[in-house]
Amino acid sequence: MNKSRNVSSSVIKRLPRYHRFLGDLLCKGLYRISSKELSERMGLTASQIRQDLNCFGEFGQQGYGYNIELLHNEIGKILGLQNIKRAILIGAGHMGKALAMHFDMTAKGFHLIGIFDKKPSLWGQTVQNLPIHGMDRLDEFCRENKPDMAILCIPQDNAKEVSETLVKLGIKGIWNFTHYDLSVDFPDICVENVHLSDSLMTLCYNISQRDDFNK
Amino acid sequence: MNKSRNVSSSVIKRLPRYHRFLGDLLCKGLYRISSKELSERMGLTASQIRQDLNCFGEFGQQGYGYNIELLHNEIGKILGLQNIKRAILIGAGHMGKALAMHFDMTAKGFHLIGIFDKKPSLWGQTVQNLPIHGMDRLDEFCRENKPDMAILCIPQDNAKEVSETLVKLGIKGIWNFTHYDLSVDFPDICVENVHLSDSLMTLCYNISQRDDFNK
DNA sequence: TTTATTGTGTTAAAATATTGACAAACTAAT
DNA sequence: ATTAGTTTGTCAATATTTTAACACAATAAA
Repeated sequence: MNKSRNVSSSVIKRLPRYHRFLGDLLCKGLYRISSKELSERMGLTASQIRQDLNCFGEFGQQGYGYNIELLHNEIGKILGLQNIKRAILIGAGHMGKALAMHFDMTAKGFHLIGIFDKKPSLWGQTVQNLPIHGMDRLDEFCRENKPDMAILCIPQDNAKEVSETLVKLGIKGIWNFTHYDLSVDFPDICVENVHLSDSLMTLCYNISQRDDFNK
Repeated sequence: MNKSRNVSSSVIKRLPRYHRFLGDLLCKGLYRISSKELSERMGLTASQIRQDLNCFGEFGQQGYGYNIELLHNEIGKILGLQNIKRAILIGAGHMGKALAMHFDMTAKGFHLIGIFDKKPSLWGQTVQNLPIHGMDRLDEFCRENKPDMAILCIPQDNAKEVSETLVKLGIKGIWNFTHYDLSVDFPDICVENVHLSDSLMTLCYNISQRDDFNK
């Protein structure tokens, strides 16, 4: 699994999708697939799939194709899903709660171990069997439990300040749901921005274009 | 505003971010900015900003820069935020409710007008002053209210079937939160996939790489 | 066996996207 | 007015990503 020099982020971004598709195929009871067939199912070219996989190793077999379970596992390893990491949730509003309850983090390599919010009325409430703590308990909690990642579901205005705290407390990655662009200010930490607004606006653009076209 | 021949999707994806940044600058009371300063704030090159904007028209002025309010509005127009579109929510589970309550759709060009779920226990509950309807009322509702977009927050297994129904009912765009890749099956409708799992896995990869690096 | 087919891994080419450079146009100060 | 200093819009150069092409190993069939 170690060809990896410097794999482009375009390739990395496609890995989870491969993983997902292969998982689905497994569920359907299939056990082997060719790059050609996979490409047709995923709407890509077979070339791209082969080239992408080739960044990490040789998982297929000539004349046979790919063993789905094996490839699924290998991509899982590449993504680092094996070694489960600890996550905390900052902000237990609607979005935060929805994520905590709706989302099977464990399947994606994370385990939620703590929830924090600055709003006293939420303290003591439990979500997924975890109590909501005040922000003042964050420091102690992190020193004791060493979380790897934080899910940020707080209003934009606090985002920068809270992130700085988190970095100081040893957090390695931030899954950012605020409207604030963390990537710009934090070059040394892993940040994954989920900008739902941006996504919705892109959709808005596409629908508008379609409308214009129809007129 | 009409240079637009065929603008690449990379450019389109950056527009919401420009819009967001310009909005923030406006809030801070600034009124003009150069491509250079904006590039520094956004972590891009000035070239890229100028080239991106140039796809749609000439909004700046030599020796002056860009008028922030004007540019903000123009990008809003390009994105189609002006003409508000009607949206319905399918699936009022955690994620669906979170979006309905947490999200200011109106600011992004949409107005939520209906909520549907197949689970009878939810029928009649109201979210954001909207009652949750059963799926059987979808047909009638769409014929009467002509929604433009649907937000899909249902389990993966129903995704394809429900989407086909939605397309038949005249829906132009789908904001897809299911784990299912709609884009593959629906070439003629606007789809914006929000794959939270993928995003989380990408983060997982990046953290893993960092760990490996530290060893 | 032998032969044909399939499908990989890899290299080369094409297509896209990003960055750099500069003339023209504007601002603002003298 | 004149001039020095900015900053845009645009074109050319560079870098990146995607697609196509191909040699050859593995498999299946005759």
